[in-house]
Amino acid sequence: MPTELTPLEKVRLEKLEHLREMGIEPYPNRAERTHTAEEAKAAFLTSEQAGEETGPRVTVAGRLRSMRPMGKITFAHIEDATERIQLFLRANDIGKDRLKLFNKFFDLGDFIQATGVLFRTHSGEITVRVEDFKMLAKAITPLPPAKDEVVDGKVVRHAVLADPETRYRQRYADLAVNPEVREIFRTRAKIVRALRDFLDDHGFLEVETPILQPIYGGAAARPFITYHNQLKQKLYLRISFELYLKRLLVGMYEKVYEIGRDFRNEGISFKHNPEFTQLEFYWAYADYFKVMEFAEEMIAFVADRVLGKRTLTWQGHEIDLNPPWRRVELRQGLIDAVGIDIKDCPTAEELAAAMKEKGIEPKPNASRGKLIDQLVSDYLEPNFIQPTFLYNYPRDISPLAKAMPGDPTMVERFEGFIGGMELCNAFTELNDPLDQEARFLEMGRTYAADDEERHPIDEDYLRAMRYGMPPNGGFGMGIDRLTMIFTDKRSIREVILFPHLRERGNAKPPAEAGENPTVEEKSNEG
RNA sequence: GGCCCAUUAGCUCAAUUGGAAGAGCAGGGGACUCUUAAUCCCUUGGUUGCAGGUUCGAGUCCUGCAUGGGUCACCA
Repeated sequence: MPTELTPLEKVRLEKLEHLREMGIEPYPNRAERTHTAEEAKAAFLTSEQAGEETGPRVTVAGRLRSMRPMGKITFAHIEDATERIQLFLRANDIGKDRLKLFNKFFDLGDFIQATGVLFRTHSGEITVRVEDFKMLAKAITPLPPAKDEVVDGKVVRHAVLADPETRYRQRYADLAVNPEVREIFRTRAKIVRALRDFLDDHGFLEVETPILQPIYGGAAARPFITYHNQLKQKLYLRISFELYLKRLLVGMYEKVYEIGRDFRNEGISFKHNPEFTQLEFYWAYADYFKVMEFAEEMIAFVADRVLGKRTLTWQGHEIDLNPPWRRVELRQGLIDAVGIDIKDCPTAEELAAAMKEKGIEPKPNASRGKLIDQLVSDYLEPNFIQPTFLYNYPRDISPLAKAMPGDPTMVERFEGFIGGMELCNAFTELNDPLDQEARFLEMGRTYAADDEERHPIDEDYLRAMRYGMPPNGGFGMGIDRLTMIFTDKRSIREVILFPHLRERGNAKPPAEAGENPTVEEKSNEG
């Protein structure tokens, strides 16, 4: 059970035992903090401005981040969630033995508290003249040393935990030494808060729908599969909230949204994590153009709240989030970008031929919709650096969207892009139960040859729709990707606290959890 | 899953064409009463990701594996 300790850890463990022998508890139950570092400094400034002779007496607590012992005095910094504050320990004040105890048995990374009167050092730094100090929690494993130097008012980090694998696997250590990483997740929380406020203010009701679903749907992805023992029933982790949220429109709610986790058993990349956070909303009596305007207003609102402005820099690009965003009609976009009018190519064969004529290799065995998707991915999306809505999509890759009047091959759907990355997806929702059933059957035929991708038909969803579903517009957006845009990160792992990595030292998966499991193989009986 | 790159001390990184594995920080010992990358002296620490191979000799070249990063595929 005990793990192998490094020599550095053994040294600290010995120090911990020494403390115990001296009657000092290295993990006491209580701390007596009166001020955060930030509050302490503010209190000092207040008393200084009032002309008081001595500064306020405070007890601060935090992690020991630097120590500079100089014989009979020691300077140190502790850091809490607000900021760092300097401690000044002097043999004259606390006695030689206490100072020696501090120098010898307290280490970088330990949580401690210190009590004393605030003053300014000769160099002007607000500092605690320590009268008493206490160990709050001894650190056994040393944090990677992160020394900061202040050069011309700028903080220069000299050694830093930079290895991405260690940073993701031990996010706690990453957060502990890299304050800018802590900031990312504060920003993320602000984004989510702003989205909620915006939707709440517009009369939307926040709801929670099942994560464990008997039938998965609403997107095209392979699911994670699990099993309920008592019900003796397979369950799927949702790949989308869509079909449940739209059931609620049948139930007479007009505006609903959910922010939560989706799970997709697909490849992992710089913009894909197996579980990711999604916002979806559904809005009765709205269509996709109304949703489009609402969406760009929503993002602008988030920018106002989170950044205080509507422009930002992402990977060197100046992004302007001010509405209205650029709008590109898909058919016209492809005419302009590749010189193919998809209207002239009503079948997959004709479109593939047109692509070959332009020197583009069409994906083998792809449907017309997939070929259009290929063209969009390769020739349109990468250029959508500024916020752009691409609208009017092919029907056969959009089985839940309503067809365009006058063109049964196309649907009223748009996607939003920033930085060349798909951010959101929306449509005028299909509410015709007979059409919906036909689409489901069509999808079933399309994938009949490939069991893996075939989705089970959600009969209950069709029943709900037969009760009558108001016309509505729906919208889905990846919160992780939005956070990437707002924090100027290129990898989704930078905005997820604990991203999924392959398990260490367990390279061989259990036999029953092999690649591409079928439902039958994957269920965990018992 | 394919291809490319990486893996050296706790952390960040060196190591000429194949020729004795190093530095800074952290750690240990010592000095030092206003330091802040404190400074100064001394010092511990390595099966170079793992397993093979080529060679008189491998951190360096070859093969396989592992993990990560990138990219492609996949992701209506």
